[in-house]
Amino acid sequence: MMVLDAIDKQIINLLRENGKMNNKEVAGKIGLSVTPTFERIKRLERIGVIQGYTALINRKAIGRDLKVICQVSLKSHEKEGIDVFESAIRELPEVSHAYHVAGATDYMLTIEVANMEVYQDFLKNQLARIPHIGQVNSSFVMSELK
Amino acid sequence: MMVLDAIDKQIINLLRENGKMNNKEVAGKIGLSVTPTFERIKRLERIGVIQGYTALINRKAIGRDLKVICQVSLKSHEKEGIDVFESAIRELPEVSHAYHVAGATDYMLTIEVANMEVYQDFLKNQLARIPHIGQVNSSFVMSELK
DNA sequence: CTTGAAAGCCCTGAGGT
DNA sequence: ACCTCAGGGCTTTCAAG
Repeated sequence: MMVLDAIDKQIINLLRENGKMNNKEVAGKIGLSVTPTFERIKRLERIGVIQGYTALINRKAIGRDLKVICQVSLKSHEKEGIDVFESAIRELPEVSHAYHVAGATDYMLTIEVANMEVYQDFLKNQLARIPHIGQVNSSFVMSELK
Repeated sequence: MMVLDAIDKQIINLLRENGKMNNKEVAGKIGLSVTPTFERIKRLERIGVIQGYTALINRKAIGRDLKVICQVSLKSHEKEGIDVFESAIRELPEVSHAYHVAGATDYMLTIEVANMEVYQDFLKNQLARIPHIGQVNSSFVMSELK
């Protein structure tokens, strides 16, 4: 079912590097003809190994100059508090990624905004208003190595 | 030069949702004909707003079941220590993202490995061997909200 | 910006080893 | 599971308004 052979892995790596690489080129690189290549890619999509394709956007070009990693702890860890917090987070467009983690804090969020002023406003008027929020700790991204 | 109008932003949003959406479909959704749509997309690629395209891969399907967010502080903050650390990190395939941050710690890494055993090995034999490493704090991702 | 057109390439499925 | 081949659609470019 979800068994991937070496060729499937090659395809995945190629499409990760360039999601728009066409069938013919993929076929050439893996040494198969277009039809089995096409069918393998379709299969990978169907079984959910390839979840989709996306354009990589330069965030500064769209006015999101500031990236912040924000660690949040909740005051209560009852199911209700967790559910309320998680659905609130899902609704906030400034939050680009959100993970529930086991460690020193409860959640790890990445947030992208135009500048510090907008971030401050986000903290005060969006994040701090979610019920059950405990501690919040912000780390500001200075450079992206990867 | 890097001036984006409302139509460019629509295009960006469409291609973020589906990087393989074809020209004709993008054109239909933004209400232009194919020629200017094609030229706008090429321009966005040329000026670096669209940095590329990629396939989104289900990491569990490729045997990376464990995602860890790892905060690292350096012992010394001299340029040499920073350079050594950063180039070492860039070479580690387990590290999927790496940010130099201003906050409680110096670096924020996301690491993807098969399981806890492999992570422990990574910590001991890869990360801990980089010179100038100070504190390391791991948070294990239990669920991804976004 | 629009329409229209032309060449070429690619996708996709049929049919066969 | 692989291959070749062919029809039809899409991409890409250009010209003219």
